[in-house]
Amino acid sequence: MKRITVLLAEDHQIVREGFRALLKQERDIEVVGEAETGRQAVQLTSKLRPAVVVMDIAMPVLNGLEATRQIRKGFPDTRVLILSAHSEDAYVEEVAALGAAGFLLKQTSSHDLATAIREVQKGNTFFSSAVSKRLHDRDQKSLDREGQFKKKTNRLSSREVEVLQLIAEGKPNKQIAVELGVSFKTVDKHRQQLMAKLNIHDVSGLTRYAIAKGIIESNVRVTIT
Amino acid sequence: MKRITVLLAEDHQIVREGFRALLKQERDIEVVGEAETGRQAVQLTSKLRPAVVVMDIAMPVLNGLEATRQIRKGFPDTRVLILSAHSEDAYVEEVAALGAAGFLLKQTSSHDLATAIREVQKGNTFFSSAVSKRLHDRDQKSLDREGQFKKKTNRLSSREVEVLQLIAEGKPNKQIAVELGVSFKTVDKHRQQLMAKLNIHDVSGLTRYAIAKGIIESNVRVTIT
DNA sequence: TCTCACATGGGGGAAACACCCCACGGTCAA
DNA sequence: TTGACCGTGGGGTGTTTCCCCCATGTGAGA
Repeated sequence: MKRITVLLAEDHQIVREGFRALLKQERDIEVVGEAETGRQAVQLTSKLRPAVVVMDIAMPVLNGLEATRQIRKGFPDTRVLILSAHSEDAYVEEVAALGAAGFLLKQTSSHDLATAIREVQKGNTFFSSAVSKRLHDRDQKSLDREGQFKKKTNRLSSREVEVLQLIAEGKPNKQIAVELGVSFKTVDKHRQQLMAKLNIHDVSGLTRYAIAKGIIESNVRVTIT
Repeated sequence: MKRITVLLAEDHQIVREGFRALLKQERDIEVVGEAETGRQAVQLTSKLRPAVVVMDIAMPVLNGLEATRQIRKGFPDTRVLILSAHSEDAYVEEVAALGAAGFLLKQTSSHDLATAIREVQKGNTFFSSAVSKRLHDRDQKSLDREGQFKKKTNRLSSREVEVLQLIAEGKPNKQIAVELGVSFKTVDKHRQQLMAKLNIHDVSGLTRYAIAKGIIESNVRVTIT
């Protein structure tokens, strides 16, 4: 029997070893290589030509998404299974357009990992339910509106990014209105709009998102009264 | 031979399973339980009384540091081995004061994990080299400038840290009250108290503070699959 | 042309937050 | 024993958020 060749791309050695130990129990799966960075993942894909790459997103040098893009472009036969600690709308958006064959959360079980590897090797896709639900919701929304293809919908406008930044800096709508020279209600509207697009409905979530996206930094500014 | 009993506290199921698979190869180590949150780690420590708890820092509900504090206080015989993804984070400096028996990076090998477990079980400490170097640097520095200032006033109590974490995770007071098993008004009180101590008076500021202190991560968490 | 995203602005209402008041019991150190 | 914190809980009040409804105008793209 021919075993499914797998490349593990994950920057934490002990986690990587854990995955290898888990997959060793699956007789039809063989881990043929390990990468610590996105760039190394691309290089090893070129060298080893694995059937499936299990790819973490958060990696140094080259992140998993960009590595996936390059692998898809250079080696279309290799299927990429994204494995991430968290799911966030912007990522999901990108992953779908990236040509990744699947998206697993680290909250899932090792059984699901093996299943996902087999499915994507066969040419199918495999998404964690939370992820696929999100994609589904998005598709529903765009189908409701009208045609088929439009993912521009949840991309933040530049004004919305401005408002997001000010929210994440801790400013209330009233003050944001003054700084932007618009009315309170307009700020409120932008706030609702960007919350809907990101599907994040509380200030702390917006703040975490803004930090993760580099829109603001997490440095604490203590106001001296 | 008596095996070393270990409790795994790590919120990502597949990583947890990986650790379990790795430790299964060590004949003198037995994983007796798994916890997905810091709170669960404390509860299971009480129930199972493991010799060693392998504790991830970034966990929902109650982070690993606060869980460590509570375990050290309630069950002094149980040794806690911190396992974290980062060495440069602010919370590294807190670990020594917490009474943790060791600090491992996820970049280390599974061999090191097993070694660390054996060492801390024997009463020794085990720190990854990057971490111990950092602790050393800090000790040098703090010895220089210490003496007169004592700002005990703005030091958060452990309960306040718990509430802060839940706020920064985006949960409203009402839900925090349910999770902690206290009334809405008590949570509100803690919230006011910690805001006064930190002199931060909005949710986004608290969130940034919590991230800067390593109490939470900036990752946008999604409802479990 | 004619939609659609964008930016603007308003009314209203339920919920949550921010900040006061008050109290009681426990622990721990001076 | 007397504070000091801490954790618990209740009262109230004003502000802010969050989410509906509605509208006008502009500019880009099919």
